[in-house]
Amino acid sequence: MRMSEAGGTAKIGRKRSARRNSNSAPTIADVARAAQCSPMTVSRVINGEQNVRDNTREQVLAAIEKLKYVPNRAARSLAGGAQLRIALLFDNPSASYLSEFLMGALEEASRRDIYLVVQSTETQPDYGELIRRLIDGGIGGFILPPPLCDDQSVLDEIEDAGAIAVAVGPGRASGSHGAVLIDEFQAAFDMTGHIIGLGHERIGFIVGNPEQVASERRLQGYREAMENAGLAIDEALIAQGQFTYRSGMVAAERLLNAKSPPTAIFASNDDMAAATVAMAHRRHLDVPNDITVCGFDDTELASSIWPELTTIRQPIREMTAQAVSMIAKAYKKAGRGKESAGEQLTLPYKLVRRNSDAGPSLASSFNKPESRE
Amino acid sequence: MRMSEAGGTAKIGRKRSARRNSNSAPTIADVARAAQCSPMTVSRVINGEQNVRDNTREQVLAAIEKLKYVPNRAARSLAGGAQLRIALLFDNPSASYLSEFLMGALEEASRRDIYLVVQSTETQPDYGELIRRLIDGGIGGFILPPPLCDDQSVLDEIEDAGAIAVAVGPGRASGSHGAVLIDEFQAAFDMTGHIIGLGHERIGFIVGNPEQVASERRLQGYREAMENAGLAIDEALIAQGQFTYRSGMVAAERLLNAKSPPTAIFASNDDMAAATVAMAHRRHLDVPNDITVCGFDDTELASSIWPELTTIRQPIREMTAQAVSMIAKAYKKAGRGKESAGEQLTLPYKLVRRNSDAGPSLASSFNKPESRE
DNA sequence: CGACTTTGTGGTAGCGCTACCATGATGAGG
DNA sequence: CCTCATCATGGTAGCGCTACCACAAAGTCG
Repeated sequence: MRMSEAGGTAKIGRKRSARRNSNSAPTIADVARAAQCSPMTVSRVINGEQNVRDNTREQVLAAIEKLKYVPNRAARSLAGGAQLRIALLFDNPSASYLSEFLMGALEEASRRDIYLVVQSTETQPDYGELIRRLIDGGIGGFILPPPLCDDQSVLDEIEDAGAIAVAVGPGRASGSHGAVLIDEFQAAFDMTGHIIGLGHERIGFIVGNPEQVASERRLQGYREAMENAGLAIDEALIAQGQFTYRSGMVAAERLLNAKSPPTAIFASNDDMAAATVAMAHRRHLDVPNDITVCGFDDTELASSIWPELTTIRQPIREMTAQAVSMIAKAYKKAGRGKESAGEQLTLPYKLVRRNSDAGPSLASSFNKPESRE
Repeated sequence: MRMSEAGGTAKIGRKRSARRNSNSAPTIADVARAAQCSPMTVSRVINGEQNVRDNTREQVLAAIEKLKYVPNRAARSLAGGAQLRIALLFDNPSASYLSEFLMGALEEASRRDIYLVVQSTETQPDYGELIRRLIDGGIGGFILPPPLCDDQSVLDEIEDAGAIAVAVGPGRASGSHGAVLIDEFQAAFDMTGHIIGLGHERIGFIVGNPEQVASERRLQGYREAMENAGLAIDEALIAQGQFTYRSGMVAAERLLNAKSPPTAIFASNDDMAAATVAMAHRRHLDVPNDITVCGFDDTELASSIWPELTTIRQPIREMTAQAVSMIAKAYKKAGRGKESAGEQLTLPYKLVRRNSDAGPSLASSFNKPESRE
């Protein structure tokens, strides 16, 4: 069917063993035949169900291996029931964050054969209206990245309309909706601790967009780590940002202009950290030898610039993928009449050390770090 | 009513009752009923077949509109025939480029219900082996981003093995395989012309990775535009880069150190342009007032930094999506015995003007006091 | 030790759609 | 007029898989 009927190329070893099923990809029936059981049993093995004798299971697995069987997603989701459609609503996140985000969602949606609608709220500022229209259009679930994930009214709107909402990366879990997050507080705490461990004492902090709860949590982590280490917090070393590169430049400038400037700056995300590095360079400060700069999120930007940023790796892709899974599961349950519980999932973060941090230079531990390269 | 026979299975009963969530997407049968025709006719309309009376067609379309019917992809591809699997092979492209790339592919693959395998060659430097293994595993087509798209041996390997290869963004079209590209030469020509139009005469250029044919094409575009404008090309203003941020810094530094430095720098991609901006800032050069910096590709990095880069928008996502489509089409044709021709598709690029360019400052170009917008 | 549950397995019926063939209606040509 | 292509449409049979039920076999218990 898919190859010319003349000499078969080496595409897939065509097997005539089957009846008319001749040469296409092996099906569950082929596996069943090879394993001498029914297709149902094969299906059970594939789906990891319990009620299969170990002996049988092994035979099936061997057959799968031998035939290089791969389940047909299309058939799976067709048989599995109604097709789920999920909307990914985003408002105005940083570009690099968004792309990571989309990748995770797209990948998982593709894997599960879920139709993913990506919607910006920019064109439609009336969230309620937008959400209703989407639900009418058959959307069964919503994924909300920051900052939307912190907007309780949006969450409520969705649940009231009978759809499923999952917040990804909100400041903290709350309410009945699902959420996938990391421990923002602890992560910021750890990073600050790491910087302190390097020997820094005057550590600046750039706060993120105040609309997002995560910003506050990160700030708290910083504060607590400082206090924990017995370090005074100089409020002049805390600058407000917006999570954008531009705001990072402004904030970094302010910090660098302080009477007694910091020897390290911890920015609440990578965009602002990158801006801080740029601003430091502008002043002929070497990163990391004159000043340490750390970020948060580990978006691709962190490793596109130089020096590459030490940052907190937030598993954005995995988080989004999990969000898709959660919606899929909740949706199935809802079909059986069970009320979804609003699961919360906290994923691990990781401090990724790269080249933008170092111990404080002797020169700069004095107050006036006049630098040269 | 649908499924009105007595003793409908419990499944359907459940499904109908589970309708609390505005579930139960309309099917082709629902549309057929509304349009008073058979499902087959609806199918024909959806697939744009010819043999349908206009009258009927309109009725069907109206019904689709009314019911907000959306075809079920899973069912479609199940009924349609064998499932296609495509591998996206990448070697070592810039991170921002890759993510754009993936988005396009993932999106289109998801739309067409194609299974997409993303494979890095890093772990498996023997391409031939890798390709053969993938094909044995049922992969029917390959998408190749730079720099793999310029590697003729990889292309040949794939075609010899009987699979379909599509190069995305190669320097130039060649051979029998499919390709999706933009006119690299013309784009670089245009950008250089744009910079010249701003009044610049000493224009630096940062060349991309010499392994990629596109690098050379861009350089040619620059050269020709310069000559075309009667501007001398100072070889000291052409620096070699590698498409990485780091290499961009080194190249920019060299350019800025020239005895007679440029008033504008055109970097062969956004990563290197961003590095150039950073390097300029380091020297207290204002962008764009002291120096103009332009990039190429319009990856997200171009608009995450400040000032946002004037660059060439290469429709990477669309290009990749087209690549997926091309493979899907070729695959179908191959099934019918026709040999695929190796289509070439050239997509339009666009010069995106943002904030990193301006006319030369008076100080640095004493020759020509030109317009300043 | 028979009436129960609990397992492991097989059978069957579709999921929503399209390929393919069959049909009835039209018109063209003998 | 009747035969034969040529439409426009309908009917039917799956695509590969899973949900659900049936049913033996193997416990479990009073």
